[in-house]
Amino acid sequence: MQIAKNQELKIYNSLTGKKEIFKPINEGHIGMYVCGPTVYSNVHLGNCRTFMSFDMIFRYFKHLGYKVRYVRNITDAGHLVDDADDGEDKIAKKARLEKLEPMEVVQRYTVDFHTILEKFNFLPPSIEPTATGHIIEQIEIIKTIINNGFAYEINGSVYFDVSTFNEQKEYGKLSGRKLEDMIANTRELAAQSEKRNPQDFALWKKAEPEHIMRWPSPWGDGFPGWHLECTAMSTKYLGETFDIHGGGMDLKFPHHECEIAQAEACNGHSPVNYWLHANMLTLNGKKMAKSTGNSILPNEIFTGENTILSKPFSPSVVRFFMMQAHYTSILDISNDALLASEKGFNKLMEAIDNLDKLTVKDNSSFNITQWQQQCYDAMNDDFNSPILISKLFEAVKQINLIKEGKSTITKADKTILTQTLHSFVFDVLGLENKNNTASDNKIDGVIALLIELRKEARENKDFATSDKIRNQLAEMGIELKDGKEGTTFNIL
RNA sequence: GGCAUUGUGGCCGAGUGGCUAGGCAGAGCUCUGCAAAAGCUUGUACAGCGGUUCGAAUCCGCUCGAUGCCUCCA
Repeated sequence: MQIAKNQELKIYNSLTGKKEIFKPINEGHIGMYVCGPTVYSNVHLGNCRTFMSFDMIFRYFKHLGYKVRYVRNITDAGHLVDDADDGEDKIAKKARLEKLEPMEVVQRYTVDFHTILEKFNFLPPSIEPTATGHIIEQIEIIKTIINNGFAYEINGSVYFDVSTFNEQKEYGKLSGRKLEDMIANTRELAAQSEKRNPQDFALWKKAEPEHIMRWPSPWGDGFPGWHLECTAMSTKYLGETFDIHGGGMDLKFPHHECEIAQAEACNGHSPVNYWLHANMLTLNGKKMAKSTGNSILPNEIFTGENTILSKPFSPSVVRFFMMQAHYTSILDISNDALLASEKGFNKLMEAIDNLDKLTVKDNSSFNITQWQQQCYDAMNDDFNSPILISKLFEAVKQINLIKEGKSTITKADKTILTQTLHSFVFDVLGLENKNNTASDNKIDGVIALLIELRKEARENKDFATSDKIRNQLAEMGIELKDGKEGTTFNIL
């Protein structure tokens, strides 16, 4: 693990638009906040990709030996359906439609969220706070922002005063927007608003009598604005300034922009050193939308119960597929792409399975430490998992060559190779080797016996029997492979 | 319309101002009883049009397309 300590990591900071050398505030420690899901429906596959990217980042930091406090919230209130003044809380709306208690909706979809992430082999975050559990903190922040002159109360609601803020600070620096442009682009709408300016956003919304989710506050009964919860929870658990804030590209504006404004209005300084944004996932080249049918749920991929893909794909294959693209790139998911990834994934896993069987020699025919460093270099360059995977396939090739006796490896190098592969494949990328779990000793024994019988038949030139064994096993999804050092098998 | 991201070979996807990504698919060869697997060989790709440069797919400008957000519309 010593090598892991000395790696210099560069990450793309969307606040500055540059790759920067990463320096944590406290050496050896990292505070990271990622905006979690709003739990009003089944978790979206695109969300999974975002969270998976940060899961990989979390894993790599841990692998490097950092102590990471990773906070990912659950939004269980406050996310308005639209930004109009009569906006309804997404959770409350769903509850009304489904005739459920709001917390029933929250519970159902929180469980769904956790179930799916578990299938994808996510590491749980250090803290997973809920918005409704931090109403008091949010009210305190609102009070401070009002006292600092950056918010105003009207009719029981509190709004953030963007233009006043912009006179002293800079609103729009994350998303590259200028307030003047935004004002210029805003047409006069007939709809009356109690906001002073259309750019102002709600910190606290007055609850109408029919509104079911409500809390008392100094401004009357109401509920918090969506942007505020992240500020409250990140500040509480990570401090007024912390290292990394992540989320999907779609949250950059207005959500993250508002978080910056809130934190600066409250504490007087920028809350985050490095902003990371994961890019979107498209399906068959088009954006995913339930309304057009161009949409698929994670579970529908695993079970194969969908009209888009030709067969089911395991969570690890989907994960591998996603890791083959950089987290800042738009990724397109399709049947062909998943099929290709599945083959590549199986090839990688087979090579890892074969590691044990490699025979060692006095010298190695390739430079293992150089290769190992290249793996780190890939990840150190803004978590470039696709490059890492290309390096892993170089190792796969070497493993196959060694297996064929066309390449050699020493005992010491084999240990490094094994450790490095396991670290990157399982610990960092978070993949799971289903070959190890799908088969058990009894099956292995039976197949070994069949392989032995087939070998005898082949030696006796009884090819009818040997082919029967091979073909019938193949029909059952058990593939035999004749190598230089005997026959191996693979359960598909 | 505005802001941002983006457009790479049959498919998916990296990357760099001049030097191999990688996976999948295809072709040839080796191995094999035959296959499969594996290995070797094989691809005149960088949306279009201009410009900067000794040299650009990589930098700049414009055009077109995609995705996200804002606006509009609903």
